[in-house]
Amino acid sequence: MSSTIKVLLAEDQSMVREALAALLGLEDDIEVVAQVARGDEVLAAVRAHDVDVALLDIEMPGCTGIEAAARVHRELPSVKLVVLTTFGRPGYLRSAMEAGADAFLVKDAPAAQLAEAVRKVLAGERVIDPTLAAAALAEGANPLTDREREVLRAAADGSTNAELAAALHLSQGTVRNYLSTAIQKLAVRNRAEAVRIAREKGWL
Amino acid sequence: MSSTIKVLLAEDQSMVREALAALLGLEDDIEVVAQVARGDEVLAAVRAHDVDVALLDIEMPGCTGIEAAARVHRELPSVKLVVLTTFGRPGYLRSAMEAGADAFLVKDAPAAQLAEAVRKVLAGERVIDPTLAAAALAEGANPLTDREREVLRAAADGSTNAELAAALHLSQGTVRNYLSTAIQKLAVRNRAEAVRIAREKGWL
DNA sequence: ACCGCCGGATGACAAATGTCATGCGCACGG
DNA sequence: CCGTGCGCATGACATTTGTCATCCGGCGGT
Repeated sequence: MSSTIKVLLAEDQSMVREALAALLGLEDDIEVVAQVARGDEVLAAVRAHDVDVALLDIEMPGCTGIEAAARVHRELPSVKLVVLTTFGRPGYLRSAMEAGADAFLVKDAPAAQLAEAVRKVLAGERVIDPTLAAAALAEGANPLTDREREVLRAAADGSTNAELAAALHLSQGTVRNYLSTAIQKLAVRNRAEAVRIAREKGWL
Repeated sequence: MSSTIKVLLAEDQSMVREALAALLGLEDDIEVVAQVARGDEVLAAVRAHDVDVALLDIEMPGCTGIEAAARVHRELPSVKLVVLTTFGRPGYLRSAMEAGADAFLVKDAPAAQLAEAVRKVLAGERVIDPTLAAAALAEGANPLTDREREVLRAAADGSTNAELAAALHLSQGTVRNYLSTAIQKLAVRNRAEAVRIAREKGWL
C-alpha cells in the first residue's frame, strides 16, 4: 500500500512555486495535489484536496504562511506543516513552532532536504535547522509589547510621527514614547535602526 | 543537429536554484550544465562550460546578476543573458538592459516563460514584460547623482549623520546636504522614505 | 489590597535632521 | 571662455525626533 504523499504548495512567486513542484514531482512517493499563491487560500485548499503535508512559504499576500499554518493546525490538526522561508530569522522559527509547524526550512538549504522533510514530518519527526534553533533560543523572546510592535511596523515605511499618530489614533507624544521604548529595548539609536533590527530578528 | 541548449543557472538560494534546474530539466531541448551561487563565479563558469544561455538572479552575494551580466557581455558577447528577479523594479530592468541582457523575467511570472525565454533569446529575440517596460520608460532615469546615491545607500541601515560622515569621509553638513537634495528629488519628506522609494524604483 | 505592567497622555528639554543661502574649485559642453 | 552641474564645505535656522518625569485607569497576580 502506502500510496503517494499528497502535498500542497503555498508560495506566491509562480516561477518558484512551479519549480518546487517540478522538484517534488521527481520523487515518486510524493504528489503535489494543490498549489496556491496566497496565504488565505491555504485552508480551503488543504480541505479540498485531503492533503497530507502542507508546504508553506512565509512571505505571501493574503496572510503569512505562519498565520496559515496556525489556521490549518487549529482546524485540521492531523495535517503536517512544513514552513519554508527565504529568511532564516530566529523569530520566524519561534512563531512557526508556536503556530504548530512540524518543520522549518530555509530556501538556501540543499533542495534534497525538501523531500526529506516531507517524509520525516509524515513519520512524526520534526525538522529544524540546528543552527537556527540555537539562534532562536539564544536570542530570547520578542521584548516588544503589542503596541510597540504595531507602531514600529507602521513606522517602517518612513512615516512621520504626525502620520503615525493619525493612522493609529494616538497622540504624537504617545507615538514617540512607544518608539522610544522600542529603541531602548532593541538597544539602538533611532527608529530606522530599530526597524532594521526588529526585521532581522523576525520580531516585526 | 541542434544539440541541447546549454544553460548556466546563477541563483544563491540552493533550493530555488535546484528547483529551477529540475524545471528546466523537464524540457528535453535544454540542459543545465552549470550552477553557481555567487555572482562573481558566473564568468568563469560560463567560460568553463561553453554555455549558450546564462540565467542570472539579481540578488546574489559576490556581485549582482546585473554586474555579472555586464562582465559576461563584455568578455563573451555571444552568450545570451536572461536576468531573473524577485522584484519587478523598473530601475533593475533599465540597468539589466544597459548591461546587455537579452531577457528580463520576474519570478512571479508563470514558470513556462522561463524555458520560453531561453529559446527565444537563443533565436535572437528579446524578452521583456511589456508592463514593466512601460513602467521603466514612464518613470524616467535615476535623478540621483553618484554621491547622493552613495550617501543614501549608506544611510539605509539607520546610520546617523555622524557615522555617515565618518564612513564616507565627508563633513556632517555635506551628508545632510546630499540627503536633503535626494529627499527633494524623490519628493519625499525624510531619509527613511527616500530609502524606501529609491529601493522600490531600483535606484539605490 | 496592593504591586507591577500595559495602554495612553502631557510637557519640557536635548539632540538629530532637514532646509537654505552661500562659497569654492573643477570638469565638460557649447 | 563662459555657463552649468557636481562635489564639498559652512553657518544659521526651523522642524522632527528621542528622552525623561509624571500622570491616569485598568487588569492580572499574590
